[in-house]
Amino acid sequence: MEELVQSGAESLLKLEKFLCLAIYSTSNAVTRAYQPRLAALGLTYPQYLVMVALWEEEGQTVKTIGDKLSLDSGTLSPLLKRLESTGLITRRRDTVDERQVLIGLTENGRSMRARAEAVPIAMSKVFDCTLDEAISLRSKLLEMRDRLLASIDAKE
Amino acid sequence: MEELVQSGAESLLKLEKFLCLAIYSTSNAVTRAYQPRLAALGLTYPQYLVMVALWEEEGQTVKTIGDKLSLDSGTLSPLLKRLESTGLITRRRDTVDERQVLIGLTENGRSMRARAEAVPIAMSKVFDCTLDEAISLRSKLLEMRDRLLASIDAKE
DNA sequence: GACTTTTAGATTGCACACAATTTAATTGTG
DNA sequence: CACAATTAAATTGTGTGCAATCTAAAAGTC
Repeated sequence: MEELVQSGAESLLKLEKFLCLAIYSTSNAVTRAYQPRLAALGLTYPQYLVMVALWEEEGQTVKTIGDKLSLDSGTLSPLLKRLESTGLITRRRDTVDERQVLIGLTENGRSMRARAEAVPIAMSKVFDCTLDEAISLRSKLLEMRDRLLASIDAKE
Repeated sequence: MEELVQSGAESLLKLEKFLCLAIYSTSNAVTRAYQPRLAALGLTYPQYLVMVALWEEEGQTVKTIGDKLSLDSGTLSPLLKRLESTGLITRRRDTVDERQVLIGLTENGRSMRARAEAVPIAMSKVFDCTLDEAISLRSKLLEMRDRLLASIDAKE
């Protein structure tokens, strides 16, 4: 790492530009690629991620969902209100800890899961990589993400 | 790839969730990690990417910049207007092809480059990976991005 | 047990992203 | 050369992301 810093600003500029731009533009492309299939369900991409989290486990708090998706309440609060207003989820205060809001699924939200199964099946053909490749790429990205998040937290 | 489809919807749901969520949350983390350093320059992360593109070559069209960053005019037009209003760039119609708008740098925009050199130097410490790792990860992501973009274009 | 600190969530303000549409200029075709 | 098709930007509308702030509840401290 230190050697990289020594190798000069010019090559560093390239390095970081390449990698951060690759992450940025790939992420945008993922969202766009999902969009037509999710629009058929009436979901946006982040809304879909929230629904997947809830299909795995109902009754999670906003905080728990936010930790899983790395999103804060500034993003999740309005998103969850939209999902509530479209009748897919429920929001209720935890009676034990009244700071928390528990997110549940409505019958509509629960039954959407079956239709949503088609999305990852179709998308896997677009991603077009083996399970090993996907797992390897995923772990490299998550390692990097956690380093980035740690550096943000360290600044406070 | 075909084997993955055969392996059942359950494992596919995991696969795609893991990979697309990793890309999504890492991309958001990258933006957040850059933010404090870019705020010192008065730039957002996408604005910084545009400036980097212009420091490499002045006088590009909106389309050219959009191709490099995978962004369309819906995103770039207002972003470029903000950079113009803060006095970093210039926008003028191409006299040869009047559909095009050529983006140039002001003296302020040009001189910002020196101060911006510190950003990738600082960020490389946060990314904390070797040049080889970065190049490998980058190429895997760009391959995937291009497959995703191709699948979107194929639908039209 | 009063008081400080921390935590969960909501709100506000700003800047993206992008689908869809519009306008204007250029290119392609007969 | 007329005229349809394509292309480059801008615009509109919706939904994020996130910093900063606010409110309220719970946890820690003495």
